[in-house]
Amino acid sequence: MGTGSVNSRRADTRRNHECILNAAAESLAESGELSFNTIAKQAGVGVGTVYRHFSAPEELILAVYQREVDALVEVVPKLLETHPPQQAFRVWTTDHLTHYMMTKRGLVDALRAATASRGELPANTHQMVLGAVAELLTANIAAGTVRADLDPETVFRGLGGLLFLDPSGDWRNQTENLVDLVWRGMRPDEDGAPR
Amino acid sequence: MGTGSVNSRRADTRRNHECILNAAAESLAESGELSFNTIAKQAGVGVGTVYRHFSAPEELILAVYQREVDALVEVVPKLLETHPPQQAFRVWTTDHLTHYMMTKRGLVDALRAATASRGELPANTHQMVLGAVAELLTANIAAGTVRADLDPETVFRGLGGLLFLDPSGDWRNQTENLVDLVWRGMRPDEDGAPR
Amino acid sequence: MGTGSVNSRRADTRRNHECILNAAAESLAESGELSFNTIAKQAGVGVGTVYRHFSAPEELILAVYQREVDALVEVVPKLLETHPPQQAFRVWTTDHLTHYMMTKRGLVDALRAATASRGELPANTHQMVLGAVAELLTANIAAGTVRADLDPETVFRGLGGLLFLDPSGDWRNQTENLVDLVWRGMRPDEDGAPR
Amino acid sequence: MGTGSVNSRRADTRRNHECILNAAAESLAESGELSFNTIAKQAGVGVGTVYRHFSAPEELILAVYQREVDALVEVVPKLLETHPPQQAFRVWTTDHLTHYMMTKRGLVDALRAATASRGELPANTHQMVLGAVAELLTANIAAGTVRADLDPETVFRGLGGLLFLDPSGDWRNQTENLVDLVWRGMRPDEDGAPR
DNA sequence: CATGAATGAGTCTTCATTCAT
DNA sequence: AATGAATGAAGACTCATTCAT
Repeated sequence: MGTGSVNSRRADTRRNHECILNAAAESLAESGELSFNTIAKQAGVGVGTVYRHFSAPEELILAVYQREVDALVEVVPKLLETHPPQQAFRVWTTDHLTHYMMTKRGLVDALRAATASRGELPANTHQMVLGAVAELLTANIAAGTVRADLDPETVFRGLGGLLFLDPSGDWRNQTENLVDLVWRGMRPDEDGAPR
Repeated sequence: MGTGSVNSRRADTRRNHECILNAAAESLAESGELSFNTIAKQAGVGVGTVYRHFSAPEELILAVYQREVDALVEVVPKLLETHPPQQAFRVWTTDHLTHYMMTKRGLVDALRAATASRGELPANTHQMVLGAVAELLTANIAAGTVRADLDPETVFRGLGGLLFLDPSGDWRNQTENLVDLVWRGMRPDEDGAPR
Repeated sequence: MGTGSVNSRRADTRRNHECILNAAAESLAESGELSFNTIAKQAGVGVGTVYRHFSAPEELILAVYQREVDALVEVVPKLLETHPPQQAFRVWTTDHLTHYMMTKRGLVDALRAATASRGELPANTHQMVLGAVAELLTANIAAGTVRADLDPETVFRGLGGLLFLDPSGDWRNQTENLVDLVWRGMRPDEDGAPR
Repeated sequence: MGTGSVNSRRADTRRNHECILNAAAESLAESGELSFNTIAKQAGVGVGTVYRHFSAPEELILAVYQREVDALVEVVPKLLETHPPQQAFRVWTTDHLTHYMMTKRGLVDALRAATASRGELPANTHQMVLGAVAELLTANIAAGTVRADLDPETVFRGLGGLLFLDPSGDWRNQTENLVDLVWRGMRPDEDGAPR
């Protein structure tokens, strides 16, 4: 009994956490704006509750961000298991990364705004994404499909243009084109001299 | 005589215009924030003056943006006159575009925030940048240094990662790396089939 | 217990509501001006609180107005119970309406200013006042003390001059005089022909 | 020549005066608002010029008011020359006063707002209107059409309801009704005792 | 733990008023 | 005299944050 109520309380708390996170994610994706009061209302909780869960705006933004990044990163091993390296890279970029980039544009802005003051809070999450790219790179290097001297940062930057895509536009083709361009740049030199 | 006084007044007004624009540019570059009151203080004028010159925030942002874009775009013909196409592309990207992208990150955000409501105000400026890329592309295509089927949008997106560079970091090398990657992707196929 | 605390909170909130309403009423009566900031200061609450209670100026003005109108209107039945119709009319006009008109001059202006944009919000309240006049009229018509063809609007307009009275002047006599004049105009024709 | 230019300058000045007055009258009638900057723009002159002609808002409002009142008042003698007293009263109220009251509602507000601070500036103009009423009253008293003990103030207040009429509504009939009511109240007692 | 009313700093915006030309 | 750019005080409004219950 006592246990039951404690459990249910915990469950409630967890549910609140989720609700807030979802509300924040939605608001961030749509308007790029994040008002604690609004979030609270959307999540159906009091402002105070939001503060209990996330002591500062950055924390909330970061949490939302983290969730997205987690989803983005943890798909990589699965892709590498089920696809040849080159395919894995292609699928990841065109099916996952582009979605992540397009959707999280507002998030990135918010993140920067929030962290502008206190340096590199999200370094951690950025590292995770770079790690995902590195995994894909390693597999491809091993397979000889790309040059061995590529570093993940540069490749990621090469795909940075995905951020500009318009979710309501012809982003599929545009993603293909960009990935094509970058992939060409990644391939081993056919003969020898690079430039 | 009378003319002189009129001129000096006009000169003052123009100076104010400049001051406000500079203050706004700085604020936008640094914090991505743009507060009319703050701008006014930084520019050393009253709020009302800012409003006289720019009736709405968007107008101010757009003006700042325009100035940057103009500078970025008008350098292209000069580069093409004084450099071979390939060099021109390299210099433009590593010396001008990267600076523009790094500095104007906040600006882009502000711009989007400001224009989110009323559609595609800055389409115009975006077109100008694409035009610059197109010029460089055309010259290179003519010189046979890049593939003929490249479109400016894709190439520009390939360089989109410049937006992420940190002005206080090792952005020089990182720019080099990214431009290298993209340029490789742009070169004509040595043998034949791309993929 | 728990209930008590909730109640006291609610009581506080209600008190705030009252304070704001009173401050607004006073300000409106005195200067005809209504500044949310000023109201807040006078009521001893933060601006935000005023906004929590009244999301827009019109709402506040309307609330103040409504309170006055309610008080003005609900006294009519009581008067008709305790006085003969003619007396009831006299007492209502000289003791209640005149006070209402004098005090609420600024209010009427504010109201008009506030509602100029969105049509006839206060039509409702105006109807209530007309209803009160109509009640008095009906009773008097039944008693044969006034003509049967009088309409409330016209009678109310006849008393409109009360709006001009100066609360710090000889308004008692002036009210008497005006009510006299209007009442004479309301009486049945002694012989026959009106004009 | 010198004279000519002086004259033309004077003419210009007078024209400016008129323009400003007209612009102010229009603005006041329409919105009840009076912004010196706006007036200046509408009148096609600089703000400074408005200030040269009217050192303070009250002065401008008062000037507009004065013009209206003059027109209203000076018509009375003419009416009395061409109509029997009773007719003169009727025509004046239904053709002139009602128009004046309807149109100048915003003006009255503005006037009060402007003079709230410094007491009874417009006493003068108010006296003029009362004077007009008095003239009409005197003529009617002499003709025996109204009671001899009427005072202009009370009668004017009786017509105060004209202020409430809606220029875009059925104000003609409503004016008739109100004037009827008041006129009945003004007539001599048919038999004797008033109340 | 949750709630949400209250707070008030800060931003946007308008406008009366001044003053150099 | 006329002009209109500049000023800044003042009011409207938002939102992060606190805190009593």
